[in-house]
Amino acid sequence: MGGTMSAKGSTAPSPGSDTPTRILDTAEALVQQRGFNSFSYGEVAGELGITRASLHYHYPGKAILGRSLIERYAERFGEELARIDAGEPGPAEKLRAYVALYSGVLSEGRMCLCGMLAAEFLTLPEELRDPLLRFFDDNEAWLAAVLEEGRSDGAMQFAGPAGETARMLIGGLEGAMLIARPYGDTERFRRAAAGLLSGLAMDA
Amino acid sequence: MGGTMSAKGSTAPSPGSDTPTRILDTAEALVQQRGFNSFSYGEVAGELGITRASLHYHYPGKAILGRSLIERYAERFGEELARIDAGEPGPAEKLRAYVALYSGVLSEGRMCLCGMLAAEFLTLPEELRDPLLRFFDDNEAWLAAVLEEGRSDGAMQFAGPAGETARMLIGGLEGAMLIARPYGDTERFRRAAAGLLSGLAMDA
DNA sequence: GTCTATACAGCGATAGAC
DNA sequence: GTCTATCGCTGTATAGAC
Repeated sequence: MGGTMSAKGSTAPSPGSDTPTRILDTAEALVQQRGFNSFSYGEVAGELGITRASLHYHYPGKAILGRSLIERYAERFGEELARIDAGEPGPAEKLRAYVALYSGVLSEGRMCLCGMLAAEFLTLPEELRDPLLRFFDDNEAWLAAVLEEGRSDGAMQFAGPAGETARMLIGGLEGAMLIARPYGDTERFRRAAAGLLSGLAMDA
Repeated sequence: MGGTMSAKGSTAPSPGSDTPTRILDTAEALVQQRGFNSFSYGEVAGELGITRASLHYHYPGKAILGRSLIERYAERFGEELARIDAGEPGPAEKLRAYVALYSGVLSEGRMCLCGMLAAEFLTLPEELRDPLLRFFDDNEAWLAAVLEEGRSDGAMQFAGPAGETARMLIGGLEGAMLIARPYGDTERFRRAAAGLLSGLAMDA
């Protein structure tokens, strides 16, 4: 078989990209759908039309691949948050845009990568644990700033430190994804998210 | 080796029980800690001091074992809810007792069995899916009744159908567990749960 | 009801040719 | 950078003795 043939997987990893990127794209989708312990080098390789050995050339071990997945995911998420900061006028709009980020992931039939990994935490290679917690810490910090801004300008109401409410929201959104996905019902997620925001005295 | 020796596992399955029950106890703990796809017949057998073949005698396949786990878990959960209904004076107390159910699970280092399985939904044997969704449906129905009662007697405030808020709470609690567990911090869960309840205008 | 032994598939990983 | 071939291990599951 020649090297020009490329299998088109159901997850559609950006076709013009280089191999390491296509590997990350495919593996990312598989982890979000099936979990870190339930996807294999064989699946990724098969979807990409290469061999497992070739995959090992780019990512020598599953733990390394996993770490790369988290790091890229966190980086992209951070970029989205920066984009929201730059594009949305006020804290209420930022919060709604944040929720829309989750919505978009779920509508592809995926769980949040880090939410999925959180469920598998006890079985995860050690190197994945710190970067995983950092993802949640970064989200919390960003959300806390938005909430603080919303409270001081009167758009939101909540008691106690903003970080506490930020944690509650992150958990609430991750959990809403977790449960909406088995039902195959994105709308279910959106209503739960709206309920979460209404607890802050936001209209939706 | 004689048949009288029994390995004492770290999960401590009630020692006086019969073998099928001890199997369920051990497997349940493992699924809640590691996930359905990340525990094995070998681990359960090892912890119980029996062989995998013997395990297969009681539960011929992993799917059957999984189904038995969900059914027993749902049944026990239902009993707990009935106990709350019988023992707690009002809806606010019932809600707090419901949260304490989750707290108790998490404090053992476990995820909710069904929350864990929800994360693995796409890889689950087909026979587990319906019973899993039923668990959430039953929780929702119970919670909705409590919420409705709380709203009509003025102890709680929320807009729209009680079932919607019930779903939001279930997701919120599952997600709070999901994230508090990697941090090894039960208190983190409790604060998030309190934040969830405060959105209903409950003091904690 | 528990055991030993085994079948068979899949996994992650490595060596070495091209 | 990709391949073929293979190693060593673990997984679920089954057959048959006791």
